[in-house]
Amino acid sequence: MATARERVRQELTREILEAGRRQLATVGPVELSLRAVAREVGLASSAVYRYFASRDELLTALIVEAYDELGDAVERAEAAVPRADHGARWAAVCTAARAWGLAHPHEFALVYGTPVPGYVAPRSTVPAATRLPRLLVALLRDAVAAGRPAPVTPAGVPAGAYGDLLEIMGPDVPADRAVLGMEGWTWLVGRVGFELHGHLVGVVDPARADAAYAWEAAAMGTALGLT
Amino acid sequence: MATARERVRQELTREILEAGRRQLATVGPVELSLRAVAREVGLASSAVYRYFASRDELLTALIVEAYDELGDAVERAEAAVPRADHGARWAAVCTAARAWGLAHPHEFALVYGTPVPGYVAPRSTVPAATRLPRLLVALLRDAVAAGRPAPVTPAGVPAGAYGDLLEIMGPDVPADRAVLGMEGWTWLVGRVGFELHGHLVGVVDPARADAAYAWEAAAMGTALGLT
DNA sequence: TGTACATCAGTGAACGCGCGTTCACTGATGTAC
DNA sequence: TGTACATCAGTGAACGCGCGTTCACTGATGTAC
Repeated sequence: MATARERVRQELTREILEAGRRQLATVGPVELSLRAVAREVGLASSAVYRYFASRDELLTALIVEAYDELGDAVERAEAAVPRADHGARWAAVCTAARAWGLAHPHEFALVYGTPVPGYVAPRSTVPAATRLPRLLVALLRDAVAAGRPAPVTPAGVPAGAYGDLLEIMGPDVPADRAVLGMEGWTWLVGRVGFELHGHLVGVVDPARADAAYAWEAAAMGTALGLT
Repeated sequence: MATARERVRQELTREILEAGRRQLATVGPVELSLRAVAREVGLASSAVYRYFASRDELLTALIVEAYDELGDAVERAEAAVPRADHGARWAAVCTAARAWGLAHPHEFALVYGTPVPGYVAPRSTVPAATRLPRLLVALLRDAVAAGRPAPVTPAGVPAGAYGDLLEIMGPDVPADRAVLGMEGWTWLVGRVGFELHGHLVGVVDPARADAAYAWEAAAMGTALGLT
């Protein structure tokens, strides 16, 4: 049974985080300031220190939230697709990740953009950060188990360089396909970042950006051996 | 014939830019300050305004320089490879781009990272920015012309969404391969960013990062129809 | 149930920092005759 | 070649800003007897 104080404390912690998120709707992670957050909540800036030991700690909490929200979005989308349709599952992941990124550009930058200067992410962000890649691992494992034909790959994959990845994948996924899966993740994040940061201006017609992305994702899915 | 004043002016402009680059060796684009640059050069901060109208203009000059240096590195590496070996040319581009990124992480962030808050890149950065993608365009065109077998792609590529890209590619490159080429660029930049920003910690063994990258690039090259 | 004390939340002032940019100025370089 | 004036480079002080963080404090909430 939580004491009144404890309940209020939890509530205010939430309010501070929400104010941080609201800040991120208009301003990037670098400009996110503890003082502005305090102002939003209606607290003295010094009061925030009762809840977060420093700006970095607040950032960490926001990073975890962002990763989790992205993870939620992607997992939800992927779970809605028939298990056997691996191409569609991949497409769902891609679509959801991009939609989340477009809807939350600063949160996307917070987790997948250039790191905030001076900030070092603590280990505590790892579980949330790995939700998306872990989902892709599961997807790839299913595709291999279901006998999706292997894509052509170069010889000599340096399996030793990917120790942990291969362990997570399990013994049934060949090294080359595991690494390809990681390339899919890389492409996905890179592609959303490209669109968000204006590198596709003049390349992809904004009016047909959805269709373009969908095709690209599908092509990538084929390359990864998911179709 | 340049007057003495003009020559000194050019020299100092160079010195300021070099000081900016030196700043970027230790500090990210966001933290790059006009005052610190002035200090480096041994000028009053106000004097820099005789050379650059604002911090943004200085940033623009540095961005163009960074794109050009990356472009130089990549073009030089690619030019050294026999024209007919498209896979090796792609590998050279990939290797050079990554090497440049690892050697100049902050310059990489300057051009391919999260945009600096408040800064908007003027059109004048476009020619330098497009050197890398244009090189890939040429490479892909050569590969198609040489009859490299087309990779399997999904049906229904929304060619209309990529108007400018297809025009640049020319009529001999099928739309699907052109778009795949762009995916290669996306992957390349995303992959270097991932490595730079720590997203591959615990995935790729740092001691074998080069070999890992080389294989991944080769796999990507295969997927793009360059081998 | 009531009292005495300890814990905690929140305040507001202050510290020290570095930034981009402006401005009136001095002195040197260039130009026109 | 020499002079008179215009142009330009560089200075240093100042403006105004917002930041993260600390600290001594007040008052409210919780706890032990």
